[in-house]
Amino acid sequence: MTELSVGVRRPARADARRNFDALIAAARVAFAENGADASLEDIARRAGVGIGTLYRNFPTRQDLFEAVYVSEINELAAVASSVAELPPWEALSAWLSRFVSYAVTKRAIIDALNRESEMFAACRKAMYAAGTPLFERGQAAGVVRSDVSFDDVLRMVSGLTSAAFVDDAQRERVLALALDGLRVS
Amino acid sequence: MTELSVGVRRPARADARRNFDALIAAARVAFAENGADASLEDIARRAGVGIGTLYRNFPTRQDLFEAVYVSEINELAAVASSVAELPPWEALSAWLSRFVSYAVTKRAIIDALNRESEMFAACRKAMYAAGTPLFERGQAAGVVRSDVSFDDVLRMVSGLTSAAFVDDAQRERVLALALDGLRVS
DNA sequence: TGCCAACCGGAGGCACCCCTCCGCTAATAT
DNA sequence: ATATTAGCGGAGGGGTGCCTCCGGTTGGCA
Repeated sequence: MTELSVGVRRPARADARRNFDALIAAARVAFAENGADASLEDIARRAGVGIGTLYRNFPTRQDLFEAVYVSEINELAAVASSVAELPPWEALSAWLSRFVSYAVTKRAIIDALNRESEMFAACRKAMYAAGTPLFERGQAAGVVRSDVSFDDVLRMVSGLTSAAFVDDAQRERVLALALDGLRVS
Repeated sequence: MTELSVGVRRPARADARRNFDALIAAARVAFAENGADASLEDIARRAGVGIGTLYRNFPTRQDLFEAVYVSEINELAAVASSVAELPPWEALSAWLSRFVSYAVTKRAIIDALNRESEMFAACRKAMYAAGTPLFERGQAAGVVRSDVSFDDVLRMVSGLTSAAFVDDAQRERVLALALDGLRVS
């Protein structure tokens, strides 16, 4: 699997690389916690790094978004292969369930991302490359409706991501309910 | 239909009442545009009113949230009666569609609302009072699954609210897809 | 080991927001 | 018409975040 690359470059020197990674990790947490307008100074603090270092690595907030987003997408794509040998319907719905839990944290980022960017297009492509085979396998096997697109499904599921549920059980139940509309049988 | 009341009181004097209403209208727009942490000074500016006036009417940001939220809920409840004479399934799905478009604007507010507040409970109740009859009529007529709750459905639909769709047509399509899981046909 | 370029971090200037306080204005009652 | 008083609005102090700039530090190579 080819890793997606980003506009910003991972530095060459060892200490710089440590800081770079720490910043992305801190940003992931901060964005999930406080939304897309989390304080950059706070992120630098969490990473144990000066604010100057943050700006050197990520000149704009967008750059940070993209770096975090890309790392999440890469992780998600990996899941797709791990469900590949399940039966068609199970594989698809397992991946979508996983998608939900991952998507929860990156919601704020997606909202804020510049959706026109080249990098966003690449991520989209990578994600579709991961999920589409599962989807089409389901359609070929006749267990998935043929009159909807994978895009429709992803957007539906990612919507459920941000709904407020009483507990995880309810989220599962609702996801199942929504997927029942997708299933043939 | 009894209108819900709020913690804050609508003033008695005519000019004060004008300002009060202008503030709620401005806040509705600002929150929808900039999210729950829109600038209060900006809201006052939009309403053509001093910042002091805003604070006099709504001592806390929460108070503003609640006032806006209540006004939206009241509007939504009104829709429920206007679809009452449609056939069961059509009535329910029409209301839910409306729910989506209304909910789009108030999403940020709901996130930020103190969900423990008495006022929130009252709104919830009002909303359920509006929608539950439509739902139960559908179940009684055998066109709605009986193994899910109205709560499940509302949360599902409100999730779709915040998904990013290419256009309204896709939103409609996805909503229909999700509702197909709900329908007994 | 020693050098030097790459890298660090935070002080500081600017902008914006929050919220309070109080002298002024004008709506309403008589 | 006048008095009363609810209501107005914005100045201002405190706080926080953004981003730049530059003197000091240190990793990596010879």
